[in-house]
Amino acid sequence: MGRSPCCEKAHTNKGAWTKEEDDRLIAYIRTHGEGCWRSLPKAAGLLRCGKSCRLRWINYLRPDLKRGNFTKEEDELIIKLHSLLGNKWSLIAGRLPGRTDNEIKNYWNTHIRRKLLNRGIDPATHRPIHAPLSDFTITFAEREKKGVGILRREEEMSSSSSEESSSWQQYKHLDLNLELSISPPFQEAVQPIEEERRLCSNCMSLGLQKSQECKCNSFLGLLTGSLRL
DNA sequence: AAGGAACACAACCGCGGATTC
DNA sequence: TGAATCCGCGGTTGTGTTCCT
Repeated sequence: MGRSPCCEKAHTNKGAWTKEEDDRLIAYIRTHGEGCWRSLPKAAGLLRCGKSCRLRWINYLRPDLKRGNFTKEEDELIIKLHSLLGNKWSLIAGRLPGRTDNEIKNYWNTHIRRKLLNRGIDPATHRPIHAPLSDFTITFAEREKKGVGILRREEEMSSSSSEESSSWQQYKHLDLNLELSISPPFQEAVQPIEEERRLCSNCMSLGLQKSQECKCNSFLGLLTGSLRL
């Protein structure tokens, strides 16, 4: 049995949002709050699918969004977080107040990727581009024992150029000094925590909802350590 | 000045996980 | 317990803008 479409495709607008649509969406959410995206378009008088409304609100209309260029600090933080979390844009966005996952993803793909490539670093693995895979081991357990970074180098990089090597050394230290531990994501206003919320701070920081189970023991083994970002 | 290439970013699509019934 | 439904995420595409020749 197939999955039903999220909305009535035949009667929905697509493409760029108009000012009037934006205004309608903002006015509706101001009055009724976020949530129930499926029924929102009809209630707000919008010929859009719920997903489209959600995306427009989260990525563009939300009042707490920080517009404008990324700072150098944000740049470095994104790189650090990406080296730890990979393409988990929503988790990365949770650490950057006022930034959205989509914005960070776009910024990564257009700016940071190129920046890392220019430094001779593979943006996907955060390793020097020409270093063989066998040179590195992902060692969470080792990190636990020794209190060092995630990537452990097993051999000297004899194959890379000195420029690339120094670039990597600089970057490697960036990783090693992280002093990581998990803490709740940034929030503008602290919401009261409901009785039934039984999540530890680790799972809360991963964006889990109150009705979701705590999964501390299964998240990549990351959470046995103290990860403060 | 024109046209093509490269870039930037908003928006869409499909999927997976969570929730509901 | 399993099907139906909803939500959110990450990958990808489309389009407007800027840069270069």
